[in-house]
Order: sequence, then structure tokens, then C-alpha cells
Amino acid sequence: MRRVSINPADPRSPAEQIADDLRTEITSGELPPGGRLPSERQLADRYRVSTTTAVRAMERLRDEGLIDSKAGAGRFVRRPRQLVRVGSDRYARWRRSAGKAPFQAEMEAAGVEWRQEVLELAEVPADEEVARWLAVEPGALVWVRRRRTWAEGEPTQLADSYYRLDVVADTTIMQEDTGPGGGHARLEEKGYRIIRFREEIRIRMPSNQESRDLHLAGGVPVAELYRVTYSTNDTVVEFFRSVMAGDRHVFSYEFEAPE
Amino acid sequence: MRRVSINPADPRSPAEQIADDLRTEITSGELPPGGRLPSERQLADRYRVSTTTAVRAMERLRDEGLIDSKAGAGRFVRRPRQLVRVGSDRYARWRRSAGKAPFQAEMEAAGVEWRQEVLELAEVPADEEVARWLAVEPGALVWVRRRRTWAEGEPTQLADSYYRLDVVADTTIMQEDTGPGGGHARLEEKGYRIIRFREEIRIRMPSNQESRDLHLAGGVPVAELYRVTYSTNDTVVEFFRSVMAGDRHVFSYEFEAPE
DNA sequence: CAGTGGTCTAGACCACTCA
DNA sequence: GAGTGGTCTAGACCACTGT
Repeated sequence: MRRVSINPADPRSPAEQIADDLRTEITSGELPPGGRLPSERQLADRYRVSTTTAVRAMERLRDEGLIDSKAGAGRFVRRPRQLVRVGSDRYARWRRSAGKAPFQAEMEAAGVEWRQEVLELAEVPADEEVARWLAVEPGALVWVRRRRTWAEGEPTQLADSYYRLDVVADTTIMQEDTGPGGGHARLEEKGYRIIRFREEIRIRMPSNQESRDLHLAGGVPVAELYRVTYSTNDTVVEFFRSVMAGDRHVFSYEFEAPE
Repeated sequence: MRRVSINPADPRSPAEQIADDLRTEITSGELPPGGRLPSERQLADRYRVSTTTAVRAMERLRDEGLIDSKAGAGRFVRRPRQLVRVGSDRYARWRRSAGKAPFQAEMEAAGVEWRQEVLELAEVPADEEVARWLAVEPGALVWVRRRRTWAEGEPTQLADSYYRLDVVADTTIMQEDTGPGGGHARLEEKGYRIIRFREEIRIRMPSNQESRDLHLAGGVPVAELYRVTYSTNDTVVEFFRSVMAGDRHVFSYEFEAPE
């Protein structure tokens, strides 16, 4: 057994020293992606610290997103994630007329195997935020499509679309399959010309529920994306709210230099 | 001393039960922002668990961004953060001609007290990424402006701008103060008409160094923003790389529906 | 100076994995 | 069945805070 010593003169705490050592091994490639780290007991032994301290060192790396743990099996260097690019041309009308919904277009352009799981289709009372954007009274009934999208067999996004009831009446937006081009195409067929989008992104750590639903590893943040879809006269025809796995997305925007 | 019991039949672990109780007190407002949580010993006493378990419960809340700790003083409910809006019109030419750099314009529009701290102005060898974007050989010397921006007395962003040496020669981009309109205005004066921007956002947890530099509390993610500034003929005149505090920013974009 | 958070010790038990 | 991660106990010492 190789022995290494904690340096008590080092201003870094023992756990931090161990974490730094392991991090170096990982970033240098000495511990390759998928590679297994020493067990808690091995590490505690090697540095002559308690197992608790060894565990705290490795929890640090987990919180940085460098390693994953599998109970009963070990801790492993995380493999770099496949990223889904979320680009600013995803709302292009030509994509819609080609029969693609925004995210579908994105995924297929990147050659990513993709599917959508519809979690809920229902009339629900509007919460504060939904009510404000859809210009209805809080508590008024609105239509919600809740779904989870998957890419390459992994969940990537929890996406909820809200609509005023009169807007989606008699459209396939109330059904599982909205048909080619997605909800936006149906809205345009009904006469709502879509002219503008506004979106906001915030970032934060996930709740426990979100962690489970998105199969997030420890230390992976999420992006909260809000989108408001405007029709003529600034009518809001859709309010979209989604939670996206932070390690599986990159947001990409392109602008002309505006005058 | 109020006593509460852990329920051993509950599938949640003791630490999780305690965290859930405290979370309820916080979100219900019973424990208001700025309010102080029970100390480790008090909490351990109240639930009849070891201090370690009480600490783990509160670490959970810290990692969710709900509480802050101050050694020697206590743990406190975090106050909601002031957000800096990062909007898609920040690169507008009219702002530049009004003498505003992109982020400066953003801050001032929101009435936020703002300043920039220049950390480094130097010739440095280009790393892989910088070289690729600026179309130079890796290792070739490029100009870097490293700075930290502050809003309302708090650091918000670590921002590095990279330029080819010939592009910035004889401009104030090599000095502390770039003058009105910022670096982009100087580039245009030198004849580089700025026509397009491309930016990418990724989200992740901060490194230790970034945590310190941005005064991040536990459990606060960061956004990594890359920006490439194009001049005519798709010449790249600037590569910008920044790390932004996740709890202090909201990204906002507006698009017309492209054809 | 009493109390606090931060970190540590030296174990323990459980549910799980893998050969 | 040996080894593993996850979580826990019942303390301990230190540097720091606020009165």
C-alpha cells in the first residue's frame, strides 16, 4: 500500500489536500474517465486519516462534478457529457414548416437520438407567474402540457407549456401528439401568427425532485428557461417553463450587431 | 428546549428529515431572510442526533442555496439576491455610440452601482481555445484584459478579453481605461466594423478559486459565457471568456421569429 | 469569555454490487 | 461473501464572533 502524508503545516485542511491530489490525478488523465478511485477505506489508510475525512475529500470532487459514486461498487471518474446545443435559430419558421418542433429540430440537426415523454395533459389553475404571462386571473383554468425530453437515453429537460384554454381549444395541443411542427405550427394554423419570442435563463441547484427526474449526479446545476411566445398585438399565446440538466446543454446565441 | 423526534420508520434519513423541516420553516417565512437558524448543538439536542448529523442537515440547505454560514456567528437564511439582467440588446451599436460598454450599459439601465477592476493587462501565450478562435498558432502571444466586475459592492463576473496583438496595437485597449464605449468602440475607430456576435453559455459548479474570487456562497453555480466578436469577412476581433456568479444574473434574450 | 461554525477522529451498521 | 458507498454516533479541538 502506497502511503502519502498529510502536511499539517499546509494551510489546506486534510480533506482539501486529498481532494486536490485526486483532482490532479483526474485532470492529468492518470485517472481516466470511467476509472475507479480508491475506496473510502483505502484512501483513509493511504493518508492515515479517518474514513470520514477521506469521504469528505471525495464528496468535494462529486460536488465539483468530477466523479460519480455507485453504492456498493465504487467511485468513478465521470465521463464528459454529451451536450445538447440550444441555439438561437431554433424558433425559425422554416423549421416549423419543415415539420419540426423547436427542440426536435435542434436534436436532429446534431444527430442525437431523441424522444419526448408526455407526463401530463390537463386543465390546471394558473399560478401567479403563469397568470401574469398569459394575462388571466390567478387560479383561472389554463391548459398545461408537461413533458420530459430524452436524448441518447438520458433525460435532459422537464418542460411545461401553458396556454389559455380558448387558444388551444380544438387543436392537437390538447392531445399527446401535436403533429408535425409541434404546438407552434398548430397555433399558426389557427390564425395566431407567431412573431416574437422572449426567453430568460436563470441557473441554480436542482431540488431533490428535479434531481431524481433528470437523473442528475451530485453537484450538477440546472438551468431554468422561461419562454414567452408572442403573437400579433403582443398577445402571449404560450408560456413555457423548463428545467434543463446543466451538464447536458450548451446555450448558443448569435446576434447581428444591432444599430 | 423544544424536542422533536426523528421518525425511524420514515424512509428519509435523519439528516434529510431535519433538512426538510428547516426548509419548510424557511419557505413558509417562519424563518425569515436574515433570520438565524439553531446552532449545531441546539439542533442536535432538539432532534437527539449527533452534531455531525445536524451539521449534515444544514449543509444540505447551504448546498441548495437557502442558507449562509458565518463561522463564529451562526447560520442565517440567505436574502434573495439582486440579479443583474444580461439582455440580448447589450451589444447594440447605439449604446456604444452613447459611450457605453456592453455590461456597463446593462448595469446602468438597471440603476445598479457598478465598477470594474482590472486584474491584468498583458501579453500571454494563447491557449488551445484562444488560439482557435483568434486564428493564431497555439502559444503565440496575444493580448489579454482580465477584469472583475462588481455590482452593488459584490463581485459578479470574472471577464477575460483576448485580442490579436496587431488588432489592439496603439489602442487604449492596452491601457486600464479603454475610454467611452469600451473596447468595441476602439476597434471600430480602428476600422474593424463589428457586425456579429456569437455567444455560448455553459453552466457548472465553480472551482475553489472562482468561489473565492466571486465571493460565492456554498451551492451557487456559475455560468461560463464565451463570446466571439466578428468583423467583416468573419474576422474574429475579440474572444471573450467570462465566469459569472449564478445567483446574481439572469440572461434574457428576445428574438423575432426568423423566416 | 461563552458560543459558534469548521473540521476532525475512530469507529459502527446497513443495503448494495460483483465475482 | 468480501468489499463498497451512505450514513450515523459521540464526542474533540481550533479559530473566530459578539457582548
